Amino acid sequence: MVEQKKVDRRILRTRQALFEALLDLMLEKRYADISVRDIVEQANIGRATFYLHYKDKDDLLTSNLEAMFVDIAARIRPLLRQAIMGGQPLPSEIIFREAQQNAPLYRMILTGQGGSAVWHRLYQTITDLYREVIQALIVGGDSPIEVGILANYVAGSVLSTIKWWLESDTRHPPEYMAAVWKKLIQPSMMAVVMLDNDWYEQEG
Amino acid sequence: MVEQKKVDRRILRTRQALFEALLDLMLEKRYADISVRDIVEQANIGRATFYLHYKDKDDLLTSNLEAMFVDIAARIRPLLRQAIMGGQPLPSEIIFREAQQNAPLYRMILTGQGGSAVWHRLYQTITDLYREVIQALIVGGDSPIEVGILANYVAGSVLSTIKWWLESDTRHPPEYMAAVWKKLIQPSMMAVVMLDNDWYEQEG
Amino acid sequence: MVEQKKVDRRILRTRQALFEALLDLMLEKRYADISVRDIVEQANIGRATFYLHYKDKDDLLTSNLEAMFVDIAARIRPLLRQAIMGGQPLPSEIIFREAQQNAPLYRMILTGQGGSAVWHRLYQTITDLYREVIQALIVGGDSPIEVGILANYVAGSVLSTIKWWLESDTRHPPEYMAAVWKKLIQPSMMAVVMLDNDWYEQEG
Amino acid sequence: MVEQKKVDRRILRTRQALFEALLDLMLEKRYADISVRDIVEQANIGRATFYLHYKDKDDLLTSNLEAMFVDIAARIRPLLRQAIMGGQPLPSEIIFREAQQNAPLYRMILTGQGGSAVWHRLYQTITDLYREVIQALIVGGDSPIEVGILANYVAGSVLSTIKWWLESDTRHPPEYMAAVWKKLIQPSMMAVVMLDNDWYEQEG
DNA sequence: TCCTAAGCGAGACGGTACGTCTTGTCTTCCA
DNA sequence: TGGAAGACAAGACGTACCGTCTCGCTTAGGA
Repeated sequence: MVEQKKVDRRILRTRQALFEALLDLMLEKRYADISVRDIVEQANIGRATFYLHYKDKDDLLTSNLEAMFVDIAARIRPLLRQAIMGGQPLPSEIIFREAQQNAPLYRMILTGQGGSAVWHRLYQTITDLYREVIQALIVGGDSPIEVGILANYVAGSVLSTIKWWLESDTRHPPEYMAAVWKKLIQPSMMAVVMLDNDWYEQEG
Repeated sequence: MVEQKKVDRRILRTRQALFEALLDLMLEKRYADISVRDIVEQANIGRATFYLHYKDKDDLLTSNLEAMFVDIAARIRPLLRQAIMGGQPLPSEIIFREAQQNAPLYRMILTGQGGSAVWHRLYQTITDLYREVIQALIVGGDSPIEVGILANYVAGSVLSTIKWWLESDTRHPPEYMAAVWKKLIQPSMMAVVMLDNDWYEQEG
Repeated sequence: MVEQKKVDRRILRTRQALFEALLDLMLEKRYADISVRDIVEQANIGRATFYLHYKDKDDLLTSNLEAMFVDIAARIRPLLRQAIMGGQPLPSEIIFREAQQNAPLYRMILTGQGGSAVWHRLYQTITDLYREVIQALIVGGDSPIEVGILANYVAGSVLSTIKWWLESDTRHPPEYMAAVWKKLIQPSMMAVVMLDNDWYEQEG
Repeated sequence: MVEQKKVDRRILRTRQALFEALLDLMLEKRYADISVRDIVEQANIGRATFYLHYKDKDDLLTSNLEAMFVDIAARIRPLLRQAIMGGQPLPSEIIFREAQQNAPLYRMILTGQGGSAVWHRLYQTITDLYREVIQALIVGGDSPIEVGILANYVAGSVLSTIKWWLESDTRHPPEYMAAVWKKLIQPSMMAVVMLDNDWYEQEG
């Protein structure tokens, strides 16, 4: 049986308050322009207390980011997995829905307000998700193209599409965006999944 | 005729020294970790002099970045333009060659060491280039998909592909990377350029 | 009858441990450089417990100092009193013996390591002792010089003599120091005690 | 010719402002209770600037104390020297006049508000002065008592007399205090100076 | 060729934020 | 139930960097 490390509830409350304060501040100004002082004032926490929990501002961010993106992945992965299992077409709109529902957060990340660490962690999360999916789809054969390239390609294209979407005031509904994006990546991904080596070898 | 403002040569030398010092430092540590002090020491320039030319570190970066990316665009654009004019297949490997020739710089930018401003400016440069190209190719008709989406899609996919490439030790030659990437975006881009509305309307 | 406040023995042990820890620390570093943290660690006491007993570091010191100097006075006074009663010459070496026996303590106090509070309390203790003695000796007449001046003069001279002694490695035996010091203050003190007004009024 | 080290006038002004601020504050609260923040606010100086000049509060104090006490010694020494040269009686009232003219300062030092460092430096200054004087007076013979003891004895007695004087509202004029003090130390000091070994050897 | 305005290095300064330390309060847990 | 443990707010510490400001020296480019 796991010996549950007993943690003072106050600690959790303090850490949560600090991270929420950081997120709040990041929605209104650039990550680089936020000071520890700003964070503890927003969170109503003593400055020394901050340093009891985190080494610095980056530590606060990355420590909680991990959990945050694990959480995001956990929301998306089962839906993808389920579709793959059922042989259904991939519900590509779920990632656009996720972005829409947390639009300020994703806008902050994708427009660079959050600093490069956040951007990279999101990029990595999405890449990993698609690597799993692609791996699952081409099981049993060898892809003519390295899976890493494919995963990066899909992740890069979906994120840049979302970035455009959020920057253009999110006029279109997520279903439309998902459909457009699917149109764009579908042909080549189908070929890869079909292990259509002819496709790969023919002249471009 | 343009009235050429006569500028002391020392001024240009100072500015150049400062920007080069910044670039040098960015190759070895994160942009956020570089101080004005570091820059002026690296450049052998008095600290007060720095402020005669630039408001702050960001100002030094963005002022020179503009020129730098205009320069990059200027290297790439004519080749693309020439290919389009001649009706030849797009020489997609030129952008991979560019990346390979300045690998440390691009690696710094794409892995986030350079901060989000540099990343965004590169992204924007590439997006603008492809917007031009796409615009030129579909001239005379209307794309079923907004050009902005297409440009972002192409730029996002090429940059994420390059990112993967540079992070995986740049094993493959640029020609190979260009070929792979072309395979991936070719089908859908062809359809768009052909104004193949059937393609767009058929079920995905 | 005094209502003896019943105090838990543990409380006394805690307080004693704290004061002893402070004294120990004061022998090795300046009072100003000692923190409450240092004291409770040295005493193996919880920090919160410290504040149950004392307001702060100064409180700990002064509360116990009182008792300490009352104790010192209690050791010296009876000997002085006895000599006065018996009309014997004052055993001035007892104060030098006291200093020698607790040399580290007195050295700490007189060289200023203990902060000014301790120094002043010692000074006051010795002054009070001599005021008593002088008062007793000149009983029945009026001193031409205020007793306060005399007591301060005697106390100041004996303490500075001890200070010199302890700082010069305590080479001489206490008897020698006492004898020398007596030589120095004897003539004028004799005159005062004899109420020798001629002495006071003659040209100096 | 001495190459006069060129020092920015601002530096001197800054240092002087800081020391004066400290002295001002020391007249109204205990040295230990004064923070660097207090000092720089009183002096209207940036806190970082403080650290350009001094390591800490103690450094500010001791650095300037040296000059201050050298100054005090310089005021007193020539008068003593002159009297010795001329074979005149020592003008013992000059030290009491000095104390009266700077009463707040000396009161602060002698009552311990200034911390032990200041007290000790004053003590040492006075002791050194009297050592010189005594040395000069007994030239040509050997004192039966070490000069160190004598100097400490005289310094200790004069300072404790001044302390009593300043604490008792400085009622008496300095001439009176000087006369009383002279009465007290005169007999034994005369004997020492006369090399009156009989005095030293006879039974006390 | 000189001279004069500028660019520049040096560095003092006021200020802000940092990360650390200590203080005194308060809460939780344990014996 | 009282003490140990330790979370916490408050705030001073000494350091680092910022952006501003003189102060002289040097030097380019017009006279």
